[in-house]
Amino acid sequence: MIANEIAGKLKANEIFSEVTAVAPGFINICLTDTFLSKLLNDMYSDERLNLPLLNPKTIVVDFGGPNVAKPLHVGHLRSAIIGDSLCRLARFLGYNVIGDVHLGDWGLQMGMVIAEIKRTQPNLPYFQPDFCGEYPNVSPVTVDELNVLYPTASARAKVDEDFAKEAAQATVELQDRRAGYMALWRHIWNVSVEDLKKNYDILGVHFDKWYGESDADEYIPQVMNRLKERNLLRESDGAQVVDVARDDDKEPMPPMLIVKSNGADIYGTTDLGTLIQRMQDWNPDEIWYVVDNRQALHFKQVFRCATLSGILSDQTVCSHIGFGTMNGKDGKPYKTRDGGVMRLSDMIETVTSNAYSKANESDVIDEEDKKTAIAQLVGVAAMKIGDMVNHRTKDYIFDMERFLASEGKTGPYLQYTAVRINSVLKKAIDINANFGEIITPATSTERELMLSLISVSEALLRALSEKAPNVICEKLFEITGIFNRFYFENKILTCQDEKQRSSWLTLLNATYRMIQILLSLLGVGIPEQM
RNA sequence: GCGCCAAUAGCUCAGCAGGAUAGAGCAACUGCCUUCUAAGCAGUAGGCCAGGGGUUCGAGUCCCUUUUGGCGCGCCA
Repeated sequence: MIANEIAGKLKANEIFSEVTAVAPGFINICLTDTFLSKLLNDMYSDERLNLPLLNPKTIVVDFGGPNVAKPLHVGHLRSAIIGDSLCRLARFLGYNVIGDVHLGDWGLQMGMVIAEIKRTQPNLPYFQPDFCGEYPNVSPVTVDELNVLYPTASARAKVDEDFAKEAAQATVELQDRRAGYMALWRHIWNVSVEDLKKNYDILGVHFDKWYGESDADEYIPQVMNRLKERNLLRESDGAQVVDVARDDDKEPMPPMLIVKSNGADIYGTTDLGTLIQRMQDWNPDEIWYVVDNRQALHFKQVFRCATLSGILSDQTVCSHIGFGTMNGKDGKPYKTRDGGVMRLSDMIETVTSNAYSKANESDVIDEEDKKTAIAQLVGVAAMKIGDMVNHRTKDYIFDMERFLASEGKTGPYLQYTAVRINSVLKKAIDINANFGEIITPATSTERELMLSLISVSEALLRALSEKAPNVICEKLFEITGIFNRFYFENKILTCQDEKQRSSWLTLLNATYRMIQILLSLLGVGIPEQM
């Protein structure tokens, strides 16, 4: 048996205490305690805890995808936190990452809002075709007004055909850069983006670029040229389309719509324009589109069209990183009590105020402003871990109570473990305790903890290759679970054996730093106290 | 209609390229605070991996099929 032969050779290596070959061809390897503690000491002395650093690559991550003029709702949560986590992971592992929010700021929704403002405030200069003075530099609408404008307009368009036409026409004229509409659009954009930034800040979600569909507009002529050069455009029902189907397609592959029959661009067109901009400015190795699963077909079309037209080179790989729907406890898409779409800000508010109640029960936290800060950290962690503990491609059920619980696979559990470790470390520093060399594990739990820590690298590489933050979550729960047992079994600070205590303190420090790094990759912070 | 995705413990979910006795957490039951934060820990019980075929030395994992559910299929994004 080959396994026997290999096992025989491995036995000679002194880092293994035991190597046995088992049918039908497994080789069981045990690391010696000495080697294991050496690994831990090496890890401790390295700033990155010996976690891998890959050859640099440039990656554009397209995530967030909020719409200007439409309030952020719960449907935007997953793209934001999963995309943000993937950015953090890729960056940590050495990639050059450009996170782009890709605002929806150039489509029909803008026309709708413009048409609605025109309807309610027709005398504004933005609507006077022959106006040649200075447009006002104060926005005619506030965020709150904006937040109701779109729903109103959208509802109106469904029942009022004339209004729908006007909205469509306004979209075309905006895309033709009619001066008044551009000025109004800029106001809407500023007001809206300021509000978006506020919300993303609360979530701790960061974007490097605040580009949008409107920034792709200037590249549309290039898109059209490429398509024309390669003779890909075809007229169909008054619209311009590109056939992207292949003979071996099993699924239906409708032609991709490029120009609508009324002359307006559509999201596929702006996606192609955006791609030209990204290729030109950054020439990335990969582009990740962190967008809902339901747009799978759309991205297949865009990627195919981009390849056919030569917009995308062979060196750049585009992938759609799809994710499932966030559902309510009934298994249906999350709704408010009255059946409406829940605002993201309302959800964050609800979760953090619940987190506050829990912080209020704690007998450790004394000051009021501390409670608020902790509630913020814990609430966001609850939402993020509640989401990312699930594999991204699957739908999941949003259950605030479960996500906020301190037991179970939750954000608060992870944070609490970190807080406990930190508390011991702080006390150790207070009494001037020595942080010494990590010696061989004293118990099987301690050994397990060490093994768990050295296997983090593998988990990170897997999380990256699958673009799956849940792999990081799983690793965190493994480490914290083992640690909590270790913590219960051993009294660290009162340990009389000086060598043992200083070794444990170092191990605790390494464990804390590892948890801190892993949580940071998920965009989760650690409170001072809990 | 065509297609895509899913189905694992009462509930919520992991399960990597096919590999050893299918793992967590919650809920249930039994215990553990005069000692570093009990927002914690330990234990018990709970599975025909939706059904049926196939490929393989070996299948939760691959293929076919049935059922159930979710989603998509050109002028929204």
